[in-house]
Amino acid sequence: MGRSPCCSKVGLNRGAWTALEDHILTCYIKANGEGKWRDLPKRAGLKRCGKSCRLRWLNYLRPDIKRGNISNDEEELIIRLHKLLGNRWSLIAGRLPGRTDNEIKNYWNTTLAKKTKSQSPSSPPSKQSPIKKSRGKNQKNEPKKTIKASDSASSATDTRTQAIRAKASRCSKVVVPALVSLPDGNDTVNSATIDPSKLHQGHQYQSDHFLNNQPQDSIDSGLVQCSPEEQFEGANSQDSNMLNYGYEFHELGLTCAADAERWENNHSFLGFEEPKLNDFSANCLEDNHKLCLDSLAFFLDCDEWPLHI
DNA sequence: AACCTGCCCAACCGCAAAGGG
DNA sequence: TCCCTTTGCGGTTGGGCAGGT
Repeated sequence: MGRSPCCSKVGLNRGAWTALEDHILTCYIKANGEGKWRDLPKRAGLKRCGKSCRLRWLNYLRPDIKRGNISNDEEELIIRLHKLLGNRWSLIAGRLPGRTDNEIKNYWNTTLAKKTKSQSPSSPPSKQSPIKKSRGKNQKNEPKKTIKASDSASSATDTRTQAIRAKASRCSKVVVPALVSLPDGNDTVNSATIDPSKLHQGHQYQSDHFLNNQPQDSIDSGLVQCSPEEQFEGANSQDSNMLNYGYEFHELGLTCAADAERWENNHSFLGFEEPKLNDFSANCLEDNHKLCLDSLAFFLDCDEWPLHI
Protein backbone atom coordinates (compact mmCIF):
# COMPACT_ATOMS: atom_id res chain seq x y z
CA MET A 1 0.00 0.00 0.00
CA GLY A 2 0.96 3.57 -0.01
CA ARG A 3 3.42 5.24 -2.23
CA SER A 4 6.48 3.92 -3.89
CA PRO A 5 9.30 3.23 -1.48
CA CYS A 6 11.73 5.96 -0.83
CA CYS A 7 15.32 5.12 -1.58
CA SER A 8 16.42 5.26 2.02
CA LYS A 9 14.14 2.43 2.95
CA VAL A 10 15.19 -0.17 0.46
CA GLY A 11 15.32 -3.54 2.15
CA LEU A 12 12.62 -2.77 4.64
CA ASN A 13 9.24 -4.41 4.61
CA ARG A 14 6.36 -2.27 3.53
CA GLY A 15 2.65 -2.55 3.20
CA ALA A 16 0.37 -4.63 5.32
CA TRP A 17 1.75 -5.99 8.54
CA THR A 18 1.86 -9.70 9.10
CA ALA A 19 0.61 -11.37 12.26
CA LEU A 20 4.18 -12.25 13.13
CA GLU A 21 5.34 -8.67 12.81
CA ASP A 22 2.44 -7.55 14.95
CA HIS A 23 3.35 -10.11 17.55
CA ILE A 24 7.00 -9.11 17.60
CA LEU A 25 6.17 -5.45 17.90
CA THR A 26 3.57 -5.99 20.59
CA CYS A 27 5.86 -8.17 22.65
CA TYR A 28 8.73 -5.77 22.30
CA ILE A 29 6.71 -2.76 23.38
CA LYS A 30 5.15 -4.62 26.27
CA ALA A 31 8.62 -5.52 27.45
CA ASN A 32 10.38 -2.28 26.74
CA GLY A 33 7.74 0.36 26.49
CA GLU A 34 7.04 2.86 23.77
CA GLY A 35 9.44 5.38 22.40
CA LYS A 36 12.83 5.28 20.69
CA TRP A 37 11.00 4.43 17.54
CA ARG A 38 13.99 4.91 15.35
CA ASP A 39 15.96 2.21 17.07
CA LEU A 40 13.03 -0.01 17.85
CA PRO A 41 12.92 -2.02 14.62
CA LYS A 42 16.58 -2.91 14.88
CA ARG A 43 16.31 -3.91 18.51
CA ALA A 44 13.08 -5.79 17.98
CA GLY A 45 14.31 -7.47 14.85
CA LEU A 46 11.74 -5.97 12.56
CA LYS A 47 12.40 -4.98 8.99
CA ARG A 48 10.33 -1.88 9.27
CA CYS A 49 11.12 1.75 9.70
CA GLY A 50 10.51 3.22 13.11
CA LYS A 51 7.83 5.44 11.80
CA SER A 52 5.92 2.48 10.49
CA CYS A 53 6.26 0.69 13.83
CA ARG A 54 5.00 3.69 15.71
CA LEU A 55 2.02 4.03 13.42
CA ARG A 56 1.18 0.37 13.63
CA TRP A 57 1.30 0.44 17.38
CA LEU A 58 -0.65 3.63 17.84
CA ASN A 59 -3.31 2.91 15.27
CA TYR A 60 -3.76 -0.79 15.60
CA LEU A 61 -1.89 -2.72 18.25
CA ARG A 62 -2.36 -0.64 21.38
CA PRO A 63 -4.44 -2.65 23.83
CA ASP A 64 -6.85 0.15 24.63
CA ILE A 65 -7.98 0.69 21.09
CA LYS A 66 -11.58 0.31 20.14
CA ARG A 67 -12.17 -0.61 16.57
CA GLY A 68 -15.24 -0.06 14.46
CA ASN A 69 -18.78 0.33 15.70
CA ILE A 70 -18.63 4.04 16.21
CA SER A 71 -21.65 4.84 18.29
CA ASN A 72 -24.16 7.56 17.60
CA ASP A 73 -22.83 9.51 20.53
CA GLU A 74 -19.33 9.28 19.23
CA GLU A 75 -20.44 10.19 15.75
CA GLU A 76 -22.26 13.23 16.97
CA LEU A 77 -19.30 14.23 19.03
CA ILE A 78 -16.97 13.88 16.09
CA ILE A 79 -19.18 16.10 13.99
CA ARG A 80 -19.38 18.74 16.63
CA LEU A 81 -15.72 18.66 17.45
CA HIS A 82 -14.91 18.88 13.79
CA LYS A 83 -17.01 22.00 13.56
CA LEU A 84 -14.95 23.44 16.33
CA LEU A 85 -11.52 22.15 15.57
CA GLY A 86 -11.49 21.43 11.89
CA ASN A 87 -9.24 18.64 10.74
CA ARG A 88 -7.44 18.41 14.04
CA TRP A 89 -7.84 14.69 14.14
CA SER A 90 -5.50 14.08 17.00
CA LEU A 91 -7.33 16.57 19.16
CA ILE A 92 -10.66 15.07 18.23
CA ALA A 93 -9.36 11.59 18.85
CA GLY A 94 -8.10 12.71 22.23
CA ARG A 95 -11.67 13.20 23.27
CA LEU A 96 -12.86 9.85 22.05
CA PRO A 97 -11.38 7.20 24.27
CA GLY A 98 -9.96 4.29 22.39
CA ARG A 99 -10.26 5.94 19.03
CA THR A 100 -7.29 6.88 16.92
CA ASP A 101 -6.85 9.97 14.86
CA ASN A 102 -6.50 7.83 11.78
CA GLU A 103 -9.74 6.04 12.42
CA ILE A 104 -11.61 9.25 13.01
CA LYS A 105 -10.07 10.82 9.96
CA ASN A 106 -11.07 7.88 7.83
CA TYR A 107 -14.52 7.80 9.32
CA TRP A 108 -14.94 11.45 8.64
CA ASN A 109 -13.72 11.25 5.08
CA THR A 110 -15.77 8.22 4.21
CA THR A 111 -18.95 8.81 6.16
CA LEU A 112 -19.42 11.96 8.10
CA ALA A 113 -18.23 14.44 5.53
CA LYS A 114 -20.93 13.28 3.18
CA LYS A 115 -23.46 13.19 5.93
CA THR A 116 -22.74 16.66 7.16
CA LYS A 117 -22.54 17.98 3.64
CA SER A 118 -25.89 16.54 2.71
CA GLN A 119 -27.40 17.97 5.85
CA SER A 120 -26.15 21.40 5.01
CA PRO A 121 -29.00 23.40 3.44
CA SER A 122 -26.62 25.65 1.54
CA SER A 123 -24.96 22.86 -0.32
CA PRO A 124 -27.32 20.68 -2.28
CA PRO A 125 -26.16 17.14 -2.73
CA SER A 126 -24.40 16.40 -5.95
CA LYS A 127 -24.70 13.22 -7.93
CA GLN A 128 -21.26 12.18 -6.91
CA SER A 129 -19.81 12.21 -3.51
CA PRO A 130 -18.76 15.73 -2.75
CA ILE A 131 -15.67 14.50 -1.09
CA LYS A 132 -14.24 11.59 -2.88
CA LYS A 133 -14.10 10.77 -6.51
CA SER A 134 -13.99 7.25 -7.64
CA ARG A 135 -10.88 5.38 -6.82
CA GLY A 136 -11.64 2.56 -9.12
CA LYS A 137 -8.72 0.48 -10.19
CA ASN A 138 -9.20 1.33 -13.82
CA GLN A 139 -8.72 4.97 -13.09
CA LYS A 140 -5.20 4.82 -11.86
CA ASN A 141 -3.88 6.75 -14.80
CA GLU A 142 -6.25 9.58 -14.27
CA PRO A 143 -5.19 12.50 -12.18
CA LYS A 144 -6.03 11.81 -8.61
CA LYS A 145 -8.84 13.82 -7.18
CA THR A 146 -8.76 13.33 -3.50
CA ILE A 147 -9.46 15.54 -0.60
CA LYS A 148 -7.06 18.35 -0.36
CA ALA A 149 -6.56 19.92 2.98
CA SER A 150 -8.13 23.07 1.75
CA ASP A 151 -11.06 21.16 0.29
CA SER A 152 -11.66 19.32 3.45
CA ALA A 153 -11.24 22.34 5.59
CA SER A 154 -13.48 24.38 3.41
CA SER A 155 -16.09 21.70 3.45
CA ALA A 156 -16.09 22.04 7.14
CA THR A 157 -16.05 25.75 7.21
CA ASP A 158 -17.85 26.99 4.16
CA THR A 159 -21.19 26.96 5.81
CA ARG A 160 -20.08 27.01 9.35
CA THR A 161 -17.92 28.80 11.74
CA GLN A 162 -14.27 28.92 11.08
CA ALA A 163 -12.58 26.16 12.92
CA ILE A 164 -10.43 26.92 15.88
CA ARG A 165 -6.85 26.03 15.32
CA ALA A 166 -5.81 25.08 18.75
CA LYS A 167 -2.24 24.01 18.66
CA ALA A 168 -1.23 20.74 20.14
CA SER A 169 2.11 20.47 21.76
CA ARG A 170 4.22 17.84 23.37
CA CYS A 171 5.03 17.52 27.04
CA SER A 172 7.91 15.76 28.61
CA LYS A 173 7.62 17.27 32.03
CA VAL A 174 4.79 18.39 34.21
CA VAL A 175 5.27 21.35 36.46
CA VAL A 176 2.82 21.32 39.30
CA PRO A 177 2.73 24.80 40.65
CA ALA A 178 2.51 24.37 44.37
CA LEU A 179 2.03 22.17 47.36
CA VAL A 180 2.51 18.83 45.85
CA SER A 181 2.36 15.84 48.08
CA LEU A 182 5.04 13.47 47.09
CA PRO A 183 4.88 9.79 47.74
CA ASP A 184 8.35 9.55 49.14
CA GLY A 185 7.61 11.27 52.40
CA ASN A 186 8.23 14.81 51.33
CA ASP A 187 5.04 16.55 52.04
CA THR A 188 5.25 19.38 49.69
CA VAL A 189 7.41 20.97 47.15
CA ASN A 190 6.86 24.17 45.34
CA SER A 191 6.71 24.33 41.61
CA ALA A 192 7.88 20.79 41.48
CA THR A 193 8.91 19.44 38.21
CA ILE A 194 7.59 15.95 38.07
CA ASP A 195 8.31 13.19 35.72
CA PRO A 196 4.89 12.34 34.30
CA SER A 197 5.80 8.71 34.32
CA LYS A 198 5.58 8.89 38.08
CA LEU A 199 2.05 10.02 37.74
CA HIS A 200 1.31 6.77 36.05
CA GLN A 201 2.70 4.87 38.94
CA GLY A 202 -0.26 5.70 41.05
CA HIS A 203 1.40 8.36 43.08
CA GLN A 204 -1.07 10.73 44.50
CA TYR A 205 0.13 14.16 43.78
CA GLN A 206 -2.30 16.58 45.20
CA SER A 207 -2.30 19.96 43.69
CA ASP A 208 -5.08 21.23 45.82
CA HIS A 209 -4.05 24.74 45.23
CA PHE A 210 -3.78 24.26 41.57
CA LEU A 211 -6.48 26.71 40.78
CA ASN A 212 -6.68 28.47 44.09
CA ASN A 213 -3.14 29.63 43.75
CA GLN A 214 -3.72 31.17 40.40
CA PRO A 215 -3.50 34.93 40.49
CA GLN A 216 -6.94 36.41 40.39
CA ASP A 217 -6.12 38.38 37.32
CA SER A 218 -5.20 35.20 35.58
CA ILE A 219 -8.54 33.73 36.36
CA ASP A 220 -10.28 36.92 35.42
CA SER A 221 -8.48 36.93 32.15
CA GLY A 222 -9.53 33.37 31.68
CA LEU A 223 -6.07 31.96 31.63
CA VAL A 224 -6.34 29.22 34.11
CA GLN A 225 -2.69 28.62 34.37
CA CYS A 226 -2.18 25.40 32.63
CA SER A 227 -0.97 26.25 29.23
CA PRO A 228 1.83 23.95 28.23
CA GLU A 229 4.20 26.84 28.03
CA GLU A 230 3.48 27.97 31.52
CA GLN A 231 2.65 24.94 33.56
CA PHE A 232 3.20 21.92 31.43
CA GLU A 233 6.32 21.74 29.49
CA GLY A 234 5.77 19.76 26.46
CA ALA A 235 3.69 16.61 26.18
CA ASN A 236 3.79 13.03 25.92
CA SER A 237 0.91 12.14 23.75
CA GLN A 238 -1.94 10.97 25.87
CA ASP A 239 -0.94 12.94 28.88
CA SER A 240 -0.65 15.98 26.79
CA ASN A 241 -4.22 15.59 25.75
CA MET A 242 -5.14 15.84 29.33
CA LEU A 243 -2.79 18.58 30.18
CA ASN A 244 -3.61 20.55 27.13
CA TYR A 245 -7.21 20.81 28.07
CA GLY A 246 -6.36 23.85 30.02
CA TYR A 247 -4.47 25.22 27.13
CA GLU A 248 -7.29 24.59 24.76
CA PHE A 249 -9.70 25.91 27.28
CA HIS A 250 -7.89 29.14 26.88
CA GLU A 251 -7.42 28.81 23.18
CA LEU A 252 -11.06 28.20 22.62
CA GLY A 253 -11.73 31.56 24.05
CA LEU A 254 -13.34 30.65 27.31
CA THR A 255 -11.76 33.57 28.89
CA CYS A 256 -14.16 34.86 31.46
CA ALA A 257 -14.05 34.29 35.15
CA ALA A 258 -17.30 32.39 34.92
CA ASP A 259 -15.61 29.76 32.87
CA ALA A 260 -12.89 29.31 35.40
CA GLU A 261 -15.50 29.19 38.09
CA ARG A 262 -17.31 26.50 36.26
CA TRP A 263 -14.13 24.52 36.24
CA GLU A 264 -14.05 24.85 39.94
CA ASN A 265 -17.68 23.95 40.25
CA ASN A 266 -17.09 20.64 38.66
CA HIS A 267 -19.11 20.86 35.51
CA SER A 268 -17.11 18.18 33.78
CA PHE A 269 -16.16 20.90 31.48
CA LEU A 270 -13.98 19.12 29.02
CA GLY A 271 -14.81 15.61 29.74
CA PHE A 272 -12.98 14.47 32.81
CA GLU A 273 -15.08 12.28 34.96
CA GLU A 274 -15.71 14.19 38.11
CA PRO A 275 -13.06 16.62 37.24
CA LYS A 276 -12.68 19.18 39.91
CA LEU A 277 -9.77 21.18 38.80
CA ASN A 278 -8.77 21.38 42.43
CA ASP A 279 -8.47 17.65 42.37
CA PHE A 280 -6.47 17.62 39.27
CA SER A 281 -4.26 14.75 40.14
CA ALA A 282 -2.70 11.53 39.20
CA ASN A 283 -6.11 10.00 39.17
CA CYS A 284 -7.04 12.15 36.26
CA LEU A 285 -3.96 11.07 34.46
CA GLU A 286 -4.57 7.47 35.24
CA ASP A 287 -8.11 7.74 34.04
CA ASN A 288 -7.39 9.82 31.07
CA HIS A 289 -9.50 7.67 28.86
CA LYS A 290 -12.53 8.00 31.00
CA LEU A 291 -13.79 10.83 28.96
CA CYS A 292 -17.42 11.41 29.37
CA LEU A 293 -19.34 11.97 26.22
CA ASP A 294 -22.21 13.45 28.07
CA SER A 295 -20.09 16.04 29.67
CA LEU A 296 -18.52 16.84 26.37
CA ALA A 297 -21.97 17.28 25.00
CA PHE A 298 -22.63 19.65 27.81
CA PHE A 299 -19.51 21.52 26.90
CA LEU A 300 -20.54 21.84 23.31
CA ASP A 301 -24.07 22.75 24.19
CA CYS A 302 -22.97 25.35 26.64
CA ASP A 303 -24.91 28.57 26.20
CA GLU A 304 -21.87 30.55 27.02
CA TRP A 305 -19.89 29.00 24.25
CA PRO A 306 -18.22 31.94 22.69
CA LEU A 307 -18.59 30.91 19.10
CA HIS A 308 -21.57 30.48 16.89
CA ILE A 309 -21.56 27.01 15.56
C1' DA B 1 -18.35 -16.12 -14.25
C1' DA B 2 -16.08 -12.08 -15.47
C1' DC B 3 -15.63 -7.48 -15.30
C1' DC B 4 -16.56 -2.82 -13.53
C1' DT B 5 -17.39 0.61 -10.04
C1' DG B 6 -17.12 2.62 -5.73
C1' DC B 7 -15.96 2.46 -0.95
C1' DC B 8 -13.18 1.48 3.12
C1' DC B 9 -9.20 1.88 5.72
C1' DA B 10 -4.31 0.61 6.72
C1' DA B 11 -0.23 2.53 5.69
C1' DC B 12 2.51 5.75 3.49
C1' DC B 13 4.60 10.54 2.85
C1' DG B 14 6.09 15.26 3.81
C1' DC B 15 6.31 18.71 6.97
C1' DA B 16 6.64 21.06 11.26
C1' DA B 17 7.32 21.17 16.12
C1' DA B 18 9.94 19.75 19.95
C1' DG B 19 14.08 18.22 22.03
C1' DG B 20 18.86 18.15 22.73
C1' DG B 21 23.76 19.06 21.94
C1' DT C 1 21.40 30.69 18.32
C1' DC C 2 22.01 27.12 15.25
C1' DC C 3 21.67 22.61 13.63
C1' DC C 4 20.51 17.87 13.71
C1' DT C 5 17.45 14.19 15.30
C1' DT C 6 13.18 12.49 16.82
C1' DT C 7 8.39 12.54 17.17
C1' DG C 8 3.74 13.66 15.92
C1' DC C 9 0.26 15.29 12.73
C1' DG C 10 -2.56 15.74 8.69
C1' DG C 11 -3.02 14.66 3.88
C1' DT C 12 -2.77 11.12 0.45
C1' DT C 13 -2.56 6.64 -1.65
C1' DG C 14 -3.88 2.20 -3.40
C1' DG C 15 -4.96 -2.80 -2.16
C1' DG C 16 -8.81 -5.34 -1.13
C1' DC C 17 -13.48 -6.14 -1.04
C1' DA C 18 -18.54 -5.80 -1.89
C1' DG C 19 -22.07 -4.95 -4.87
C1' DG C 20 -23.73 -4.04 -9.45
C1' DT C 21 -23.91 -5.08 -14.42
